[in-house]
Formats: sequence, C-alpha cells, structure tokens
Amino acid sequence: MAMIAKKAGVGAGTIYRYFESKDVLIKDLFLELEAKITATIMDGYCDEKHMRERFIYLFDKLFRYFLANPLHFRFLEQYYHSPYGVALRRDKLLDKAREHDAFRELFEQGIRQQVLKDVPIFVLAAMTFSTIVALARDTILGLIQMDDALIMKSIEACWDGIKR
Amino acid sequence: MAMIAKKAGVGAGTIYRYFESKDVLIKDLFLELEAKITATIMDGYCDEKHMRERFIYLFDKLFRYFLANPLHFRFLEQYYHSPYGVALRRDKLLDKAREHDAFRELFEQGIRQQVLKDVPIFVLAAMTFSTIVALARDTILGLIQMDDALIMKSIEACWDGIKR
Amino acid sequence: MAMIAKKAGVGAGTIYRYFESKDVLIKDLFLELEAKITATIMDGYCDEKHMRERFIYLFDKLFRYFLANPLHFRFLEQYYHSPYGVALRRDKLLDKAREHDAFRELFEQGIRQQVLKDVPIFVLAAMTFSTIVALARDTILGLIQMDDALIMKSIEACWDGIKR
Amino acid sequence: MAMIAKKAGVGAGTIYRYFESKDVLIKDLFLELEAKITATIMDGYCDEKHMRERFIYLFDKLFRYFLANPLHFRFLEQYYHSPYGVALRRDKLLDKAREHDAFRELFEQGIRQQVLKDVPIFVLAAMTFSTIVALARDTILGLIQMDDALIMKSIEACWDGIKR
DNA sequence: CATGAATGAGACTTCATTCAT
DNA sequence: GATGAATGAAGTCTCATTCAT
Repeated sequence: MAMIAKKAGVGAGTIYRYFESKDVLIKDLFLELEAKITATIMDGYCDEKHMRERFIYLFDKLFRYFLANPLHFRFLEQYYHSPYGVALRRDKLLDKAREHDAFRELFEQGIRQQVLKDVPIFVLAAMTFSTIVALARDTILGLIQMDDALIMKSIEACWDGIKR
Repeated sequence: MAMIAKKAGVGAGTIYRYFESKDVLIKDLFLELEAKITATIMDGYCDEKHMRERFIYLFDKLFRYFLANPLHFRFLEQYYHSPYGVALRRDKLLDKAREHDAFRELFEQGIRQQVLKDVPIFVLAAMTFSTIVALARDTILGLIQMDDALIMKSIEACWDGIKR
Repeated sequence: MAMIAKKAGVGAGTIYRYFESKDVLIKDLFLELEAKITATIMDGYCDEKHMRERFIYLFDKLFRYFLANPLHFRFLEQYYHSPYGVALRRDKLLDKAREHDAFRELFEQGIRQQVLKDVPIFVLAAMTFSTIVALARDTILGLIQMDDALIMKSIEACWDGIKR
Repeated sequence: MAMIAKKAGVGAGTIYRYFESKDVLIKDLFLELEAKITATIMDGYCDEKHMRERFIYLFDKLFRYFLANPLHFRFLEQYYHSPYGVALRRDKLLDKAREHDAFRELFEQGIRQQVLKDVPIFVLAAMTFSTIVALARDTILGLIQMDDALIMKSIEACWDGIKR
C-alpha cells in the first residue's frame, strides 16, 4: 500500500478514501481489468461466423492482449492463484455469475452442435485457456518467443484438441 | 519458519543449520518433491510402448499423483508462480538443466517421428501440462469432479491437440 | 469527527467553524448537557421543604434522568474519566466555578444545621453521587434491574450514610 | 505498545512473545493486579471479628492500597470503564466468577444476620466501593486531602449507609 | 461560509533471522 | 550442535485536522 500511495503521488491514507481496504482495492482492480479485457476481446467479434473461426478470433485477441499488457497479465495471474481467484472461479463454475460470456457460449454451442467433444465445459476451458495463458506467461517472461505463425499454430492445436 | 520449526519439533534457529534461509529451504523442498514425483511417475514406465500409450501413461500418473497429494500440488503451484519458479523454468527451457526427462524425450521423439505437430516443445508442454494442472487444481479445490473416464478423455483430448 | 459531520449532515471541515477542535467540541457538549440536566433536575425543586425530602427529590430526578437518557449518561461518564473531567472537578472543588448548585447548597446547609455529618462536602458528594452513578451505570448496562421501590431504598440508604 | 516496549527496554515485537495482543496484555495485567490487591487486603483479615470491624478493616486496607499505588488505581479505573470491565462485571454479577470474595461474603452474611439493609448486594457494593473509589481518585488527583481520621469517618459513614 | 479530498503521524502486529547460552 | 528469546523493519489501517475550491 505504501508503494502504491507513493507511485500515485498521494499520502498513505488517501487510498482508503477510494478503497475500503487492500483486498477491496485488489478486487476492484481485477473487476476493472476483466471488464476492459472483455471489451477488447469482444470488439469486432462476429457471432455468426463459423465456430472455428470465432474460436481462433477470441483466443488470438486474448493472447495478443496479454502480450501487449504484460502488467495486466501478471496481475491477473496472481489474482487467479490467490484466495480471491478461487472464490471467483467457484462462483463462475457454479453458474452464479453467468452474464454474457462469449467463451462459455462458444463451448456450449459447440457441444450442442456436436462440433466439440462431449466433455464438461471446464475441460474445454482448461485445455484452451490454460494453454494460452501458459504460453503468454513464458513469452512475457522472455523464456520463449512466439511469432504470429506460432501463435496461430498453437491456437489451432488447441482447437484440434477440443474438436470432435 | 516458526510453524515449520514447531511441526519439526526443533527450535526456530535449528532450521538455519540445515537451510541457509527460507528461500533455500523452499527451493530444496521443491527439488525433493520434484524428484519424488519423477520417481513415482517413471515407475512402471515402459520406453518401448507406442507413443500415445506412453503419453497417456505419464499424464495419467501425474494427474493421479496430484489428486493423491494435494498438499504437494499446492506447494508446486505456488512455487511455479513465484520468482523461484520463473528462474527454474528459465533454466529448463534454456536447456541448462537437461536431465533425464521422460516428457521432453517423448515430445522430441514424437516430433522427430512426425507423430506430433512440428511446433516447439514448449507449445506441446503448455498444451498438456497446463491442461492437466488446471484440471487437477480445480478438482482439488472441489470446484469440479473428475472420474476415471473423464480423466482419460481429457488426456486423450490433449493428445488429439498435439498429435499431427 | 467524520461520523459526527455525517450525522450532522455537514462537511467534515464545517465542524471546525463552530468548534476549535475535537476537544473543545467535547467540552462544549458537556457544558450544554450539564446545563440541561441541571435545568431538568431543578424543575419542581422546592427550596423550602424538609432537607431529607429535597435530597431524595434531587437524587431521584437525577437517577431517572440517567435511565431516561443513557447516551447522555455514557457521555458524561466518559467525560468525567477523561483528562477534561479531572480539570473540571479540580475547578469545582477548588471553588473556582461556584455557580448555583443545589447539591452543594444542600450539603452545606445540612452541615450547618447539624443534620448531616460534619465531614468535608466532597465526602458527602462521593457517598451520594458515586453511588447513584454506579447504580445507574449498571442498570443501563443491563447488569442489574432497579424498580421504583429499589431506587427509593437506595437513595434513602445514601441519606442514612450522610445524615448525622 | 511502542511506549511499553521502550519503557521495558525491548524491541517492539518482543511484547508479543509474552502477550498475544494488546488486549490480552491489558487483561493479564488486570488479573495480576486484582490478585495482588486481593492478597494485600486479605492479609491479616479475621473472619471471626465483628462485622462492622471487618467491614472497616477491608475498606481501610483497600483505600490505603489505592493511595499507596496510584498507578495501579488509575489502571484499574480505566479497565473497569472499558468494554473489558463491563464484561467482567457482568460475569461477576451473574455469579459466573464466584470464587472466594470477602466483600461479597460479608454483604451476604450481613443481610442474613439482619445487620445490613435488605437490599440486593449490588446496592451495598455500589454504596461502598464507589464511594471509596471516588474518594481515592480525587485524593490521588490531588483534588482533595484525606487524613487517617477522615478516611475512618468516611468508611464509617458508608457503614451507616448500609447498616440496618 | 461550506466543502470534502488529502494528509501523515502513529497505532497494532508479523516474521525471517540472529546470537548468547 | 541446538535453542528460543529478542529483534526491528515493514505491513495495513485510522483519524483529527487542513486548505484549495
């Protein structure tokens, strides 16, 4: 908190006018970031295209967002692995926080149309998200390099994994 | 450190006779755990079986190890997402720590034999490890349930993703 | 101070236009409350009745005021036990603030007329006020219950203690 | 806490090896003090003397303890007026913390033997303790002076108040 | 005159590490 | 070699007060 106040150029107590506590600050930041990412990804997304194309569109955008915003990515990763993140995923998986979620819809539709494997959605999510996140992380850390072609190949491979 | 000393039944200072610092203790614990997991997984592993069979064997064992040892799993996850873990992965990816590694050999051989997609190994690793880890995590957290059939399906789906 | 401003429906800074500081605000509030209590108690008080009757009248009224205004009571108690209260009592005892004070007059008259024990007034005050305050406090806290008869008995007992 | 550590000549964290928290420290200090006072007061106390004599003995000792240990007195006063103290008195009044208590026994016996007024014990306690405490407080604060004769007179007056 | 955002000293507490015994 | 009491920097949070608007 001291560091944040300093970076923000304000006194230590000022933060608490805007955020009830450290935890709330973190949660709010997460929600803001999540909304921003969703907006970015959904920009230009076309509901009516072929499923594979939509899949690639979404994950490509997601991947590029991560690379373009490494700080956001690191924050999200930490958040997801914290107790907050567990609670969040619990809610999502238990359907408490449905909302509009393009990924979920895509997977559900894919299963219904027998384009995707008939497994629980969380398996499809694990196979795709965690792969993209893992690759993004190592790219950001400078451990690996991924050019456009490799990004595409990887996303297509994910598709191969989930498609029937 | 105080808790560890207590659980170990020794004085707080005693730890420092065996581990230079908290960080070193954590690193050593990780290495020990890693060795144990490798041993467990490799037990019964047969080099000469068909590649797909070997793939499934390894990941099935890995997955089951995680479920059977949730504390180990949680420690490893935390470790991987800490600064220690980054350094470790850096070493591994940059080939500095090439020991005997069945997964790596499997992937390399698969590419050579044109059974697997011709992508860098780190892509294959991301697609498989991160998926299994994600599923294990949520299972351990009680967010999802995976029975034997679903475990098998998931691993096979991973294979579909990386195979040519 | 923030809470007070909110309850008052004004900005936080506005308080400081009416009260120099938190301490002054508290002191002023005390003085206001004291005046109000004095007025309440003196209402219907008759100088010319028998001394015992007047004594009972005053303490009965005081006691009932406390029970009817527990918030006032709590504030007064806190005030008396704070550094402010010490200064106040110092002034009163050292005769610096001799205003019209029915209790004091009663005690002084009682001593003069040899109805009360020949001890310093502060002893009479301690025996009566502190008893009534203690009983009021515990009643307000819900630790004890006092009905009309018990209130009367207690005040009469105080009288027994101070009378010659 | 910082002040305490400094006065104790130890580091800030050292306190927490001996007391779980500030609240526990305060509570423990209170218990220690209470035990010490009880021991002091009970020293030389004779169960078999006449009741009035015992009464005077106890309160005289208590009063003198307060004067001799003004810091103890101030601490106890603050404690009794804090939330801790309320809880404590609640327990005592509700008989949860009976133990050996000379004052209580004296009052109970006095009522039984029809020496004292037939009022609840808490009234007797209020009339005596609060009077003695009030006089001790103002003496310690230097607001009043009490010599041996006046102390005796005051305690005897308390007795007059509670006796039948 | 009123506002309320900003302040920053100070409160309690934690914990990895040291060192005299 | 083992101990565990002591350390003190650092962390989160509160709140009376100020001052530019």
